[in-house]
Amino acid sequence: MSDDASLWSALADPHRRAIVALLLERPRPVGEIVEGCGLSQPSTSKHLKVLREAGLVRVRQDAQRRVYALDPAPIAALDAWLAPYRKLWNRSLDALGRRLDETGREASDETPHDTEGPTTKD
Amino acid sequence: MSDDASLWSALADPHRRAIVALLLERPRPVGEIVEGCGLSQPSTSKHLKVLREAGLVRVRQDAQRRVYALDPAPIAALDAWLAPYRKLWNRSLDALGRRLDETGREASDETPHDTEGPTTKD
DNA sequence: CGGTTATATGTCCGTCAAGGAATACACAAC
DNA sequence: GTTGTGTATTCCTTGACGGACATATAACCG
Repeated sequence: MSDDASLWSALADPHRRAIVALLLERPRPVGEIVEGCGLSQPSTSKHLKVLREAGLVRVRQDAQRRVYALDPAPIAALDAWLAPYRKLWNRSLDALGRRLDETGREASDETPHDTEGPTTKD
Repeated sequence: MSDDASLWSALADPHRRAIVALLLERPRPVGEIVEGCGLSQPSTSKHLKVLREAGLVRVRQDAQRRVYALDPAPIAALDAWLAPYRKLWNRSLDALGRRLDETGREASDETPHDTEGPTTKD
């Protein structure tokens, strides 16, 4: 049973992606997240629960506070999922010129290919 | 650029990710996709519509057939979204060793570390 | 023209997820 | 103990989504 499904559905929600973005800056207690995402505290807690069950965040209890932090592993799994597709847009950049005539496609102008070295890419 | 939402919600569905995986191998007509994902033809068409409106796939009409192909751009956008998080797990790999002792943190349940292969699992 | 294949759409229904409000729980301070 | 703060959970309603069936559209073939 892969948590793949819960991972995707967790990130499908814009509020949860906002929370994840907040946690990218630094770990935060729930109160901060509530202010940051503009939701009610119960809603935020529920979203945090979803993120928790998807493995995206991890909690550290600090007195009555619960400090949430990102867990990098699931996002790394996302990246792994993405990997097979990466060659697709690299290839399409190459093939773009010669296909412009046969499909009549407007393509997507420029594909945002990151040339930032992916560091420990195998 | 709020098709970000449709992009995520499109990929949140496992069947649609399966369709996308099918289309990664090669462009396919609907009939092939129907067989490949094991859904009914109407359901498949509806999923294809969602993928189409999310910009993930593109159609080429070949006689009565409609050949669907992946559009790399949205997945590249996903990759761009992922980029800021990439440094996170690179950093955590480095910091993992020295944090193994101070981990007094315990979430509600156990955190599922996926050390799965970086292949197209889905 | 009619008939057949290939795909899309419309409708009904069951299910599930999200948001809000109230409440319960956990810890701390007194 | 009681009170106060921070967070989680429950109940409920509503809206969106997915699936199956039937049907509509479009293109080929004879």
